[in-house]
Amino acid sequence: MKIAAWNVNSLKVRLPHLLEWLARVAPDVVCLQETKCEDVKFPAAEIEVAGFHWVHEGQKTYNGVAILARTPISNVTRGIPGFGDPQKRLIAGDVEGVRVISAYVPNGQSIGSDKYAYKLAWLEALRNHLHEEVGRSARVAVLGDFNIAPEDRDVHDPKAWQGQVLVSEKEREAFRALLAVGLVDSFRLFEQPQETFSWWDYRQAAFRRNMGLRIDHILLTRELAARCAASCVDREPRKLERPSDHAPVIAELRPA
DNA sequence: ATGGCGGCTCGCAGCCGA
Repeated sequence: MKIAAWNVNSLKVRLPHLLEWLARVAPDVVCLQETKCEDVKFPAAEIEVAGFHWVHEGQKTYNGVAILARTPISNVTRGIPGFGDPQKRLIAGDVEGVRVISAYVPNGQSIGSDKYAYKLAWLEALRNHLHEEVGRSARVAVLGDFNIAPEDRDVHDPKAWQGQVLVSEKEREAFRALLAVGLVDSFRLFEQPQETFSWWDYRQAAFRRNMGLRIDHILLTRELAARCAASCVDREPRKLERPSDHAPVIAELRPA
């Protein structure tokens, strides 16, 4: 089973890239972030013709998360239970015995801002929720845009980024706390090329110069990690005209 | 130090992202 996460930065604008990518890569499950559209505007027909079931937790202008899957998606939940949040950042469902969670962690804007406090509160609520999910199932996959570069090697220029949002110690602590409920970063199960990133700023020709961060992740419970055969970033869509600023991340799971 | 790019909106400038 090939599973993936992609922050598309507007599903409407990126639909041609997404459809082309689905056909080329042939994933079984795709978690989307920043769809930026209401549920009624979700491109259902195009996604279904491409061969996917889907669930969407949408919102106008900001946020919005979805799951696409080759097989039906059941037991769908929206948002973090008990965490009243008007921002649409989480959706979960069961796909072929795997609890799949599509997450869009808040950006945090700047250290010390209200949005930073919201990010940390959101991550704390997510941790508590994932603790429950992992308690219920040994097969949980959390995929999405975490807006955290876990280590300095996930940052093109750690000195320039030091103390900034996305790399701050409190955010990294919060990321490690997610792992501590019983999850592993699938990317680090394998030898990886140096300077592998998943996001590059639109400005300063950052992609061409590989000035990026690795902030999109696929977290797996131990049982799924044992089945993981590969984990990578697919840079190809970032090279296209009018790309998302994020590239998809992919993990391959062997059959149970 | 700032803004740079791109997407969005009851747009024509400002907000937000990362």
